[in-house]
Amino acid sequence: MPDPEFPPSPLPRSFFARDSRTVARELLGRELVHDSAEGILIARIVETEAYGDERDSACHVARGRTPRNEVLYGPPGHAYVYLVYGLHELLNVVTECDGLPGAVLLRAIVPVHGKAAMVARRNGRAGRELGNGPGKLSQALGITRAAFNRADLCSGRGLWFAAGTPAAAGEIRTGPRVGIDYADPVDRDAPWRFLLRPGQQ
DNA sequence: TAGCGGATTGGCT
DNA sequence: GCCAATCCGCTAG
Repeated sequence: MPDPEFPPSPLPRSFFARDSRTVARELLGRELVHDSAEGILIARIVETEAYGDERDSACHVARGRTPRNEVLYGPPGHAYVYLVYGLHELLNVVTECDGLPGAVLLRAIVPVHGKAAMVARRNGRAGRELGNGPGKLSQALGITRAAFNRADLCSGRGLWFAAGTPAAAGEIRTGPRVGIDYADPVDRDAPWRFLLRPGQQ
C-alpha cells in the first residue's frame, strides 16, 4: 500500500506570499522535491538568502523591471532560475504579493531521498560537496532554466517545496549575503543569509 | 551592437 | 589562494 505522504504534498502559495526574509528563514529545514526522470528526489534546505525589491541594490530588480526579472514581480510560489558566470543555474522562489518583487535564493541542501541519483548528477561527489552551493544543488537535483524558470512550484507536479522539519530559532544562523560586493554597503552587509548551524543539518 | 561583468565552481599552484 | 570556464543580460554609444 503506497504511503499517502510520499511524495510529500506541496507548501501552499500563501507560504511564499510574505516578506522575503521571513520566507528565507522559514524555508530552512523544509524539503525540496523534484519528480525527475530518475524518480522522486528529496533534499533538505539548509541555507537560503533573501532578495528584496528595487531598494535592494543586490537584487536583480535593483534597476527595474526587465524581461529576465519579470517573474519576480508576479505571483509568489513561482521559480526564478537564471544563469551566472555562463555556467551555473541558480534556483530562487518568488515571494511577496503579486506586483511586489522579491525572492529567496536556495543556497545549500542535503539529500533525503534519491541520493544515488543526485550523486550521479554531481559526478560522484557524495559528501558536503553534493549540495553546499547554489549551483551545486541545482546540478544535484537536475534543475535548469529550460525546465523550471517561471514554473509554478505550488502545483505538486515537477518541482515543489514540502513541510519537512522546520528549523527552530536556536538552530539558525544569519549573516551577510555571499558574492554581492557590487552592492551598496548597507545592502552588502545586511544579514539576509540564513543557514542551519553545523550539526543541525 | 559591442563590451562588460556576474547571487559560482573546481582544478591547479 | 588564484584563476579559468563560458553564457547572456544589461548599459552605453
